[in-house]
Amino acid sequence: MTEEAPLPSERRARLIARVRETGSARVSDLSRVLGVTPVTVRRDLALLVADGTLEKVHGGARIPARAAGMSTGATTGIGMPAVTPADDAGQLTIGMVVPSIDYYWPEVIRGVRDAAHGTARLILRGGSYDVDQVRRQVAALVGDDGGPGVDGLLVAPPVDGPDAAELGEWLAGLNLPVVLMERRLAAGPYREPLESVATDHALGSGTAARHLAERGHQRVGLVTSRTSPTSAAVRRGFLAVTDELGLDVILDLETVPLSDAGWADEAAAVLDRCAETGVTALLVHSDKEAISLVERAQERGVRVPANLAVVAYDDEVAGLADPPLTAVRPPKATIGAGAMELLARRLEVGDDRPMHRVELSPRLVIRSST
Amino acid sequence: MTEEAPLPSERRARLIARVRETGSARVSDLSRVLGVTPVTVRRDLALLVADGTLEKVHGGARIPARAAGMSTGATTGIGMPAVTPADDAGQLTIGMVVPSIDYYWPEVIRGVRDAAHGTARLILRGGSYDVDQVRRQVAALVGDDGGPGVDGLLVAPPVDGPDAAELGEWLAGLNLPVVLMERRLAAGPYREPLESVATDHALGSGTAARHLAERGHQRVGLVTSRTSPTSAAVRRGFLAVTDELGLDVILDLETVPLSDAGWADEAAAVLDRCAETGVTALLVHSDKEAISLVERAQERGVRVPANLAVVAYDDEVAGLADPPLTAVRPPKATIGAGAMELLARRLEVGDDRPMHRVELSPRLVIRSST
DNA sequence: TCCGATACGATCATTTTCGAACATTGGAGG
DNA sequence: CCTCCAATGTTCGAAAATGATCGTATCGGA
Repeated sequence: MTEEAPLPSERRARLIARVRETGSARVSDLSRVLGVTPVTVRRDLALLVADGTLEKVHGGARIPARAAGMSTGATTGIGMPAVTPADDAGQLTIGMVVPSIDYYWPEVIRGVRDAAHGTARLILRGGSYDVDQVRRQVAALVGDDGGPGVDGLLVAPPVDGPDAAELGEWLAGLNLPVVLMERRLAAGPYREPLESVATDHALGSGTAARHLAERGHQRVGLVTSRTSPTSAAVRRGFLAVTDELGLDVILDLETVPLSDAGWADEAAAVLDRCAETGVTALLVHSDKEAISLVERAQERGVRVPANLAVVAYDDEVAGLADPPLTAVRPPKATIGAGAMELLARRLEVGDDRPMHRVELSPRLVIRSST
Repeated sequence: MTEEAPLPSERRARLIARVRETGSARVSDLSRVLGVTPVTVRRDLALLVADGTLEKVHGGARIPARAAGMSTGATTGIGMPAVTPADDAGQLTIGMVVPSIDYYWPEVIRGVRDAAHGTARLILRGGSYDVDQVRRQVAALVGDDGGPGVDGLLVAPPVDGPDAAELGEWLAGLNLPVVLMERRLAAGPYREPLESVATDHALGSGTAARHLAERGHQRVGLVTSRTSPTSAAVRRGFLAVTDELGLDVILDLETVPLSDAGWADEAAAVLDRCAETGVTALLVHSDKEAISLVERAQERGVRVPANLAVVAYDDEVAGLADPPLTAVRPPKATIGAGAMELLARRLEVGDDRPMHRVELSPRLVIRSST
């Protein structure tokens, strides 16, 4: 009936879409496409420039340099040369706290760096699984006492035990965007979850179990680390699948880590039990322990994989063993990148965005130990 | 009976529907379509703005940015504009299949549109909960037989029952990026999950339970829909929290939907049981059923919320009831936007990216029914 | 360096929309 | 029958959005 006169706000939205499509657009084109005079286009641009959505150049407009990298997942960086990535003014500072800086987490950190892409400054603290220590590290970052005063946090805090729960409440109450990495937490009277990006470890260990079943193993064993927060999920997934497939889990042991003095004895005990009970395949949490176990087995004359198949959970160094170990590889870099993206989005949008929890699938890397 | 004077609440419902259709609408059009003067439209808008359902802009109204979950706050209400951008070349085509196009899903679709913001062409199929029908719709989209041949799929397939499992296997085997919306599926011999973006409905119903406990209710009831795929999660979350908090779940009923002829009887039965057993609060899945239940309660002289508190699960129309209903609102638009982003990323990066499953937190919108 | 073409910003006119005050209508209840 | 009240319509001055005009600034090519 009547010709549709679009709402001003809708027209501006289309204008933005149009500019985003190619990174920039000319006023004359916009005027034609949107069906209004150039004057109006310019006025719209003036508004959008004022709130920082766009940037004006002679003849048209473009996406501001700062938002270019992060605003959307589907960055269509066509045609536009990368403009001034270094824009110190108004740059965000992100604090990051991880439990270890020499195992597992370096790759996560790299993922965060890649995703930050120079648009945010990262401050890293780490190396402790202790609740109070972590709290002090975070406190130093948020800067109640004149610290750097970060704009957001990426944290992998301890989550087990009452102290950890209290730490979680404190983190949630910081009034600062927080994204957890490889952890999940709910806080507050309504048990609202914090944002998180985590590997589905249960899926990974389950996949390992399916792999072993496929290779014909019936009597299998599980060796997990007493100190690792992910062991519980690894164990759960493994047992769920062995149960589903009817495999016999003869062995289900928690050990001290390789670095502990008691490891030698516990490893020997594991191998003794395997020999006694006829276990033909093991899933070993943490590939460092898996490598050590394989070495010790070989010293005893047990051939891997002929007499004992081994799947390592984690894939830091599993590929360097002899033979190279089949391993479940958590997507560490993607964890970091995903967490950084969630945080960037949160900082951009504010509280009016529902909490996101992202779960990633690990991958089974099949090598020669199975 | 005559079209002369529809009820105000019905007019407002139509108004919302009209706005949701394209994301925005102008006062003058609404005035013409609804057959009332612009003043009345503005007054309706004022009401809907007050309870957060809509947002006013000069010349009309639109869905609030909050609900849209957009990065810039400027929602791109690109509703298939008459002036289509000319550059069809190289543009991606996305197929989308949803079970309903008049309830729940319009907002999800809008979220997808916003996230695509013109960079992808969307083809929509929908309106069926039937497994074979859905398969035919998807088959038509992927175009084995000369269909449009989409580059990726956004689907909300049925997931219950053996037929549905087979459909899942088929979807996973399509060799085409697929992202599920509001569904989860694992397929293949290794039970690998497909990518998905879904609301944590169990969290939402749990939050509702906590809210009722906080208001002092002890004897509570649950009414879910027999036909909805989300009812199971709603029920699980509700029961988990009532159990944790020691609430007595006196009533736990599944009903037919409002559209079914049997609804009147079942609603009456629910109210009878409430009266008999002294239930003081209900969680009702789907706000349409909740509204109907509240109306029938009031006809019996039961005051809401004085004698019976009601929380609706879903927030399509809950705000329009009298009294406006407290409701759990799933982040529908963000579901769509997140799914579109995952798909875009997948198309961009390819298979070297771990599967992502995203879970979003719903929000409890507290109104006057509790 | 100069020149034509194009883009820009400011001002003013016109149309559309907004919001508030006031009038009208149609029930519900005393 | 009357009053009260809520919903809707009417009127009108103010504000916003858009377009037209004109002098100035900027760009690209000779």
